[in-house]
Amino acid sequence: MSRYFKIMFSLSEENYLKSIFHLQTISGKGISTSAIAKKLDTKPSSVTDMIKKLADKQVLVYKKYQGVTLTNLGMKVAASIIRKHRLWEVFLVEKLNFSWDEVHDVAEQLEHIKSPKLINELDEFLGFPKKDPHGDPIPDKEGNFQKIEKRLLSTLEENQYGICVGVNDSSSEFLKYLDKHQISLGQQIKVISKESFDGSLTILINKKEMTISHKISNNIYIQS
Amino acid sequence: MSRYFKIMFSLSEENYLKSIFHLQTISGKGISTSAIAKKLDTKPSSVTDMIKKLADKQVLVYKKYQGVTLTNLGMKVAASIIRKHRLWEVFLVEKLNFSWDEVHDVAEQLEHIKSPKLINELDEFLGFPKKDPHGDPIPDKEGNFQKIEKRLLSTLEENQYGICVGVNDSSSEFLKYLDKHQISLGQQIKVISKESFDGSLTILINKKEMTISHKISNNIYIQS
DNA sequence: ATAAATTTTTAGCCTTGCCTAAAAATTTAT
DNA sequence: ATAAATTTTTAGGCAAGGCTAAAAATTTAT
Repeated sequence: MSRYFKIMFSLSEENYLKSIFHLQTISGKGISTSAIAKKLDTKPSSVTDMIKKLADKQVLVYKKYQGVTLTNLGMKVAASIIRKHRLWEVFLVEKLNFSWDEVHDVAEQLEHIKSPKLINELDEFLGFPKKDPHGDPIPDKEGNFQKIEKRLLSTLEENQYGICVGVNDSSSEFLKYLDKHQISLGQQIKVISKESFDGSLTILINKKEMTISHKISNNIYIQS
Repeated sequence: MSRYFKIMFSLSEENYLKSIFHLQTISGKGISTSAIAKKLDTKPSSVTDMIKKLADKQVLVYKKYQGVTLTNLGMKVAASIIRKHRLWEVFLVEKLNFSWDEVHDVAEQLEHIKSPKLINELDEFLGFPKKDPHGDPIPDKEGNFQKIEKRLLSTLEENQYGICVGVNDSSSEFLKYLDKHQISLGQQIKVISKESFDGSLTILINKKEMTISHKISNNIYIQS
């Protein structure tokens, strides 16, 4: 008789994993204590505590003062929570007449319900959807995400535009540069003109025009 | 601008209210600390603590050493949790291919999701069902239960039978009598014969025959 | 009616997950 | 290179919701 012990995570632990996962998909490297605290609207000291617990549970790697990185296990757990969240969003919108802006809070609750059968049956009931109502991909049972078609800003041509969805280089200098120029995730960027000589771009962002070098545009991911 | 503050209850508080409600519908009067502890699989001392908190929140009346009784507010809150539990059970069975014995644990989780829109839309989506998969009535939005057709055992005729679902007199003597004779909720009772002179019944219960007085049979509720 | 048994409450402690304040480490600026 | 500023960690506490052991009240039995 074989027994399979699934590690259980508390509601709070699940929320940490989900947030860290999201932060990690955006900025490549180790996620800082304060970034997590900000995302979860809590204090850095609380984050330090929880991080230690999660490191003990093997879902992330933690080295003092150096931020955290999810392990493969941690990514799987996070993906399964995101899968549940997004499937419930589809259910709410398609079956229960919710509009896209009403689903989030309820899905935040539903994503923590523990029952593999429930979520797999729901998936089938909904016809195995691949995207949630906001267009975000729904991971499969194994935690694999459909590729998100993100491109480098540098590949855009004049008059094309996209939404800033991530960065390639996440060094503090680069991020500081972005901060200083008020470039942040989720913003729309339109290419006004492209200088073929050095690849620099003049873009419209935040209703203001600015010119950025190829080195910069080659480190920002956008999505159409 | 009028604001409506809905009192919030923790998961634990909700479980207490639900259990007390169930105990109360079975045995008329004040519910003992130990009965609640047994139902919730916890310790009487923990129950005492929680009871005080719930009394502060006006959902039950508590007098030391005398058990508790839900207030109208408490009954409403409990009914709304039971409504959610039973609607989710219907959903699981009718839409997600769950069988009646698989639904309970999942519904126990789903019943705590907080969103009035969610539950009312679900109700509509399911076609406003009146009973859950086990035949138990689903309370309406206002917390009103459909009448359960329970009758006194004394109203049964020879060869009729029913399931014991409650007691009228819940004095300790009477309950002790029931215990001594191994009569408990959920058992099937068949009337073998009825003595018209004094109304006493000979019944088959637990595969054994026994004779009970009219006073006894007039205090036991059965359901067909 | 009193003693014995049971039930309920109190008191004190534990874990989870959060907090504040202070200390330590790291990063930035001069 | 050092000082200043920032970030992270530690230390100590708090509330919720449990637990155990002991005290108090109630019920049952003699």
